[in-house]
Amino acid sequence: MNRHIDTSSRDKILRAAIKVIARKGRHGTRMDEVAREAGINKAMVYYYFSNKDKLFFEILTTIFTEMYRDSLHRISEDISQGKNHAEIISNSIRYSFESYNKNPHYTRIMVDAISSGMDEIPKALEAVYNSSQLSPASYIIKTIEDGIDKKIFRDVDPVNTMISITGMTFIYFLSRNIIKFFGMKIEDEDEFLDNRIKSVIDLIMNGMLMRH
Amino acid sequence: MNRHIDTSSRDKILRAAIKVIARKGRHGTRMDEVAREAGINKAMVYYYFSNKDKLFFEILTTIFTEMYRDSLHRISEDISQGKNHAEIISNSIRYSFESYNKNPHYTRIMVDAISSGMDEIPKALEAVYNSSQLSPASYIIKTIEDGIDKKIFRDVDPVNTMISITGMTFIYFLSRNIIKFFGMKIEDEDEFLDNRIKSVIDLIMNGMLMRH
DNA sequence: ATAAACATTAACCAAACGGTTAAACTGAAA
DNA sequence: TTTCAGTTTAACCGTTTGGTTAATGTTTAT
Repeated sequence: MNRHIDTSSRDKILRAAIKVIARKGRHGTRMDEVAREAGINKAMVYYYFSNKDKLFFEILTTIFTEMYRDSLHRISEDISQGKNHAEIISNSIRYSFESYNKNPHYTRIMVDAISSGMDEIPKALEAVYNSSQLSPASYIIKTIEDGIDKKIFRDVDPVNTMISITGMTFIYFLSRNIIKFFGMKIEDEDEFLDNRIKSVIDLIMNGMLMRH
Repeated sequence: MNRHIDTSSRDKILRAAIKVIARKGRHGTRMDEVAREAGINKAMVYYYFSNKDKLFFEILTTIFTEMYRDSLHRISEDISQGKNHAEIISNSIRYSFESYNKNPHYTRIMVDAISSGMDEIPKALEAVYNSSQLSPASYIIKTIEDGIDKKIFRDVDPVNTMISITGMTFIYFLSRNIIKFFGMKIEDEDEFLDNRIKSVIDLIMNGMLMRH
């Protein structure tokens, strides 16, 4: 089930904490439970991460690194292969969904971070992306801007469009469990996800592409 | 600042709890602090709401009632006035944004509810909408379905489109504070919100309307 | 072989926490 | 004037919690 080979104690704690926080939330998480889940002494948690906040921050950077590394790689590959603007946007939406879908429970941790104020996330992102490289988001924004210049896309607001894409992705994993109650009968989760991805791409593409 | 006239103690507690939970989150909220914020004895909190979970649930229904009452009213008025499909959808997006904007901190409470599992929200909604009346969401879904039938809208997935609209709205209020860090310089919050609303309506409309 | 650095543990602690209790206050009906 | 239900309070309690400590085991460089 868990693909990670937990060699070091530090890593064990990190994995355990991610598990618990995803289930109980940041403030609902007890350090004792993290230790129990990791199968080690609680003092170890404080040995490697000096307190709950620092542990949470470390988790944030871990998550961001994991989440964006592959999708960033795939997006920049698409770009270097000279794929067209529509393809780049469509694909990057798909990559984002696939990335979240690999670890759907990361969403909750990110929400906890968002709710905690505006310091942590920028700091965590700073730690993940060294100044030289761009985030997947800025790649997409650049592609949209370029598409508008080349009259491929309508004159949409690039940043707001990016925010919209993020929202459409986020809401799915955030409300996964309760979506079933709103007129949804989900027999096959994979099929439902696939429909969701198609629907988002369809909406974004039709919303952005220049009419002629 | 607070428009509510806190007559009864029960209401004082409710308002105080909403304030604290919006700031500290569900599990980060301490009953002592709720009492302190309300300016009354802690035992009163347990007198009116027997425990933290029940207090939270009561808050949820309060929020849902407040949030949706006016936008529901405005949507159904638009419908009864015979406004066209595009207008109904555009307006309901605007109403939703305005409704959230009145109480932006409600978002966090809703996210806490979403994260807490799949029981509370449906139960709270059940308490708000008696079986006879429809939710704003289902009004919109119905309008989309009807618009597709009448060949006004493209053959989009109505429920997924509704989820997308929700996501685009939600993400704005959820990440309000940190959005500033993503290439955004916000001088005027009201202007930024107005742009956001326009951008979402523009995207949805262009994404849905039939091309000819 | 040894010392220093690192890793791990059980036991401990003060503070915080959710929740209770028993007694007292209030206002209105009988 | 009594009564009774609803309201409010200070004080209290057992448990949980974040965090510490001091002692011990383990590795590593000299």
